[in-house]
Amino acid sequence: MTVRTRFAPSPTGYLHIGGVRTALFNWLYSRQHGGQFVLRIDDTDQQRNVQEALQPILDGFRWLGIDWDEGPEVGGPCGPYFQSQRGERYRDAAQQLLHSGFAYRDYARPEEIQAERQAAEREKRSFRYSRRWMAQDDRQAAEFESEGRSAVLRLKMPTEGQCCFNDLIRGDVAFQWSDEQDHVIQRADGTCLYHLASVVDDHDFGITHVIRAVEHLSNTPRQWFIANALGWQSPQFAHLPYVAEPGSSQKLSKRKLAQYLKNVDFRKLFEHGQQIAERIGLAVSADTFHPVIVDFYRQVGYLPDALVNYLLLLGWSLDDRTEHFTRDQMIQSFSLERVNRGPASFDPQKLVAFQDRYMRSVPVQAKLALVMPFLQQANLVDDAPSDVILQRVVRIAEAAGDRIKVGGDILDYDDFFIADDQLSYDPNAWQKRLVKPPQAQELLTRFRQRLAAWEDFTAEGVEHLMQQFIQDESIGIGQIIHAVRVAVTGKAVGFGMFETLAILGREACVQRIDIALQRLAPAPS
RNA sequence: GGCCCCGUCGUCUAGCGGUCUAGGACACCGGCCUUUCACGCCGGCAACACGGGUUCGAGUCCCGUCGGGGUCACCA
Repeated sequence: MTVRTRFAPSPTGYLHIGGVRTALFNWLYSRQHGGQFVLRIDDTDQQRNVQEALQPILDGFRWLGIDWDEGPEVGGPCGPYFQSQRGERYRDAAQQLLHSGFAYRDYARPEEIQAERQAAEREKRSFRYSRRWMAQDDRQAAEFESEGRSAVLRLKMPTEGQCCFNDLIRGDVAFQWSDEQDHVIQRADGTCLYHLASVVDDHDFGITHVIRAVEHLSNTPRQWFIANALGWQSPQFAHLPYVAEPGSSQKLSKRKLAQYLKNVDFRKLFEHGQQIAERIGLAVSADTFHPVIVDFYRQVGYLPDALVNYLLLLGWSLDDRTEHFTRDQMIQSFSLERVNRGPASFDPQKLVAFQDRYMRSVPVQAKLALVMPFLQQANLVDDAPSDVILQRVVRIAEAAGDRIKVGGDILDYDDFFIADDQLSYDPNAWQKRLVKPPQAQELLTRFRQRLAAWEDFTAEGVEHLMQQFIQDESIGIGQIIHAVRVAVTGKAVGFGMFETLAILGREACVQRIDIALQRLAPAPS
């Protein structure tokens, strides 16, 4: 039997990081067994612009390299893959359940159910619907209808015994049937509810393994019951632990951003991204642009492989030391048996560590591709950049090395793309390196003279020049180099100074130093 | 509250009765390197929730307690 797994997102407009983890495990499992991974859209709730709300989700999966064999945009033999288009199928199943006696027409009004529920609560006993408005037959149904009532379809759940199934992650699990409710499967208007739809789809799509978050564990008995009542065998279940908040064991939620921001690591991650978004003029919404949503990482220039590798290890491990996995290795090594049962909390620092490590092995050309869009969106380079510019970006990327943690970090080097007289200066650095040291101005002036006459403008050449300079002046290199950095880049920090000067070129360096000197001591008027 | 799940360093985890004075990774703290930043290198801190059993022997098995969480819709 071919393994078929699925992920069933609701079109909400964004892709949650926990959802991706679930999807990833499904994907890995199907790939490992040479099976298929199906994307099904749970839109029984009926929103107007499903397509619009779905796009970011599909884009997210594509970006992550999680491809689906059947589903939206790719089709497949079991379509349609949108629940909103499968209503007829669900109604048929509901009818079948009604006719076979596994479901009944219930004419209770919502208030009446509510009253029963409250009574149960008052008496401190667990609630179970009395079936008082259950229609025994058509005659009784007509009677209820004459009272102006309308019917929903409820599952006629067993009242004794237990539902046992084997969870691939949790082992044998058992629930008492007596604890279950007669769940509604179809509304009065004929539309069907999630549990029915889900079971029907899993069957129709030939899903063999339902790998999903643990919050569905307690839903499993009713789904198991539906499948059984319909004469089907339930798929195998595997309930994943949820992804928890940073430093807590509560479920990670997209709605608690304000609270997560109190966590320093989370905030750092967030603010770093926000800064990049700001620099490229990205209009971000606080609802969808933050570290719980996958799109955040894409827009800031993370490597999808790093994210995926991090997520893989959130609740799963191979052994006591392997942490780095290529896609093929993941597919090879993954197993549900080694998924943990406890929740794993989202750790921004560890994610960043993975990103760092992956970034280090990205070849220059790939790094160039990662980084260019940011320079373009920030209007620092043309959309059709010249070879000279491309060369310059490559040199910067190489010189910056692992200082570029994410694609957007290239913007830390915006000074290489700004006109000499447009440079802005870090006020603290300006003060500390140019204003405060008594000799800074003189030294910079003299160094500028040497620089202007210097031929060999390679990094090595410039270094040689400076070495000679500090020797002649009998100073430490620290006394000049920081002043030069601030004058030439406006910043307190950056990569190697000689490389910086070399990339900028003599003309720009001299010009920038002149501008700085002028700004430092304007000519008396 | 009922039902269910979970409980090893701050975090992710290894551990499937003896090799555990509990291993790795990230973070953290020292030190080295150093023109800043970043990296790198060396070293360090740090955990079996608790209490009973079972056993020659328990992080590992059983029970209980405590703690954390999930779920209880005509949402998905």
